Amino acid sequence: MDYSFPKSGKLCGKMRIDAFYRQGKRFVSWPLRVTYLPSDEATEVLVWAPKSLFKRAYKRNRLRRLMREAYRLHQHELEGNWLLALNYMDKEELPYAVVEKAVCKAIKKMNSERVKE
RNA sequence: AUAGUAAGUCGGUCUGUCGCGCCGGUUAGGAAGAAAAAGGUACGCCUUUUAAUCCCCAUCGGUGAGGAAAGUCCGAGCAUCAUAGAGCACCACAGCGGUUAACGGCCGUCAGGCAGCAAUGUUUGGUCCCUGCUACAGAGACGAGAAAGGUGAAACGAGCACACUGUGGGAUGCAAUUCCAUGUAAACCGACGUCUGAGCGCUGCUCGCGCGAGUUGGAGGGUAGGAAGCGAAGAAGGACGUGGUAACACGCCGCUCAAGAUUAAUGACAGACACCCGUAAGGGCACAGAACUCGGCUUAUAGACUUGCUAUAUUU
RNA sequence: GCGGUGUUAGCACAUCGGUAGUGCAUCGGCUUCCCAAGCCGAGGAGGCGGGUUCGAUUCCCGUACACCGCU
Repeated sequence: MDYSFPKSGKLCGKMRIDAFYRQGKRFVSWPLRVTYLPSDEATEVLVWAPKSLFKRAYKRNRLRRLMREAYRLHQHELEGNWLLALNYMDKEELPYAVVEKAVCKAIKKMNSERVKE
């Protein structure tokens, strides 16, 4: 099983991200908000926590790393190629188990979206 | 011993599983294609071989957040603006002496106020010639005869800063700046101007100097990607010696020091140990994340340690 | 990352270092058959912690929060 998450799997570039957020569809998998868009090429993921809710940088880093690890360990369950953004939207700092559950739920939902299309 | 006070040091460690950025090596593959050689040609060029270089996959090795990385409050390096500057304005500092690349920092020291039994801490500190202010109260507040009493923070002698003196400061900041790529059209409405000079060039104003025929507002439209700056050695830290009360300076020692990302790496989970609280079960383990780089200051911070000094008590 | 601005009553804003005002809102009264408008009156404030000063919203230092600009 491949758990690696190299840089080519991350969504980069200011312009690409702007365009992605303009066109992308979104849904909520508490405490995450998921924005997605079908991709022709490989799957790329963006992960962040908002500065307005978490003023201290180390808290944002911590949450970003939790979400990233949860995605990394479950990425093989995701089918198809997507551009994907996960951002944290709860005011509280929640433990890893909660974040992991939310990511799994989001991946299941993505798979069912793919069947529809 | 307890309490206090000052200065300084540190601010977790290890193991397992799965991962990330950067640098270097190796193996395999791919892209583009300088140059050379050979062959072909319709003389435009085409094909093949070797292969610097680059990209990517795999793998191995190295390395990877702080004492405050924070606030952005000071001071510098560095970069651009004109190989033309001057004056004013503006801003900062302010006992005295020293220190430094520099500083508003740091060290020593003097005087006053406040807190404390004390060690000590904290705070203020150029000048009143000119200009201005001193409410209420008071006959009168810097103008005027004086004194006593009264008022008032202050009553003729002053206090203070917006005043004066001395010293220093050009402006803007890495979103600086340089290179590559991309974009930069015309027309329309308005303002100023073409040597009687609009505007631009070093910031606010004035002068001076240079360039100068177009400049500018509106409306509308477009680009905003990559590389360098940006990472090993320098105003660096440490040991020892000398000078100095000290900050610090000098000498000497191959003693130490390799993050460099860019929606942004430096991690996630599990376990053990150490430490703290508790009889135990058990619980706790701070503040906090590099973004060009240094020197300071300020603010946040669980806990641990070292040394000096002070007070109190006891013992010898 | 760098630079700048603000915080005064429930809201929007004033105020050379000398008793903190104005408008709207709120409450009470007058007026009206009742309401609105109008008139009279009342309550209510300097983000927080220090310093300078006889005296601080104003000057200085620290701190918290909010906002703006950059190519």
